[in-house]
Amino acid sequence: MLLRWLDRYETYTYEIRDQGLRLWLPAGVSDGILAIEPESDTLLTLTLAGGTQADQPAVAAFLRDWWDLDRDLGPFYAQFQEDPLLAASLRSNYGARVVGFPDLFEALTIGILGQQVNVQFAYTLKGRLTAACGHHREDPEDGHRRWRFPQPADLAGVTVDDLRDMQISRRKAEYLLGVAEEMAAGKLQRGTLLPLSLEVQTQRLTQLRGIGPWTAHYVALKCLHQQRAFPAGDAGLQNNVKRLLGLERKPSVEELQTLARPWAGWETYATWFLWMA
DNA sequence: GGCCAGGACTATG
DNA sequence: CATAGTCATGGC
Repeated sequence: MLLRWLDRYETYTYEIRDQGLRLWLPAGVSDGILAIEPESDTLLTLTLAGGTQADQPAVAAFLRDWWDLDRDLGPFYAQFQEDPLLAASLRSNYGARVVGFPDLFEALTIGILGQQVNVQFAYTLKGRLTAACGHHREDPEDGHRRWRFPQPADLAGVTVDDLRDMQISRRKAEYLLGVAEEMAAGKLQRGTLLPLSLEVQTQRLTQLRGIGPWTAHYVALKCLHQQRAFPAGDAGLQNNVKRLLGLERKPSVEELQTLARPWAGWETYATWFLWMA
């Protein structure tokens, strides 16, 4: 079931219902509401309500971007079907792809909010931010609100104290407003970062206050389609490797990087399948 | 109730 | 540079 791989914590920018999915498409893609429903194991039905026929190519491109559909994973499966750390997850999660954040501001936001807190709480905070600063329209199908994540400019009048009221820490509030300001001023854009190497992307992103190596690699993985992103400081990654290898303690960043050597070129998908393991 | 979460910054040797 | 302290709060 293809839709199984959507992030189970997301609650605002799309809704999973009856094994299907409904969302208000991003600005610039379409103004319509897209319904995605499983027809069979390999076939999805897409229904666009409130948009126009001319939106179809943009919608298709958006889905390819969101779910990394242009990636040929054949070599990855072939190479790592016997890998001691990956093999089991490759089998049980066969067909999974990186579910990304095509929106750079959204990716940076969840990256910052996700630092050093449990993921569920991070998504709770993201939901509060969306409800406070984002935009919505009513879904005529069921009357539910469909939300778009806020644009950087939507945070222009927002203060640290406003974000503190949402239980976002003061420091993270400062990081977020800093990133929003940088992006609203046009100094940071996805299109500019996309063609750059992972090293240069990481170097640019970590110049921003609040973006360290973990967040930079997270964004490279979830938003910039890099294939060698590897957030070695990631607690979830460390815990899953610890469990899979039966270690006494979590592997260090250096140990994890040593373990990752066989995955050279496929670090992003190795990370993805380890997260799902 | 204590420990840990899909970390990063800052101050201090 | 390497290390320790700080931030904040939910989930188990």
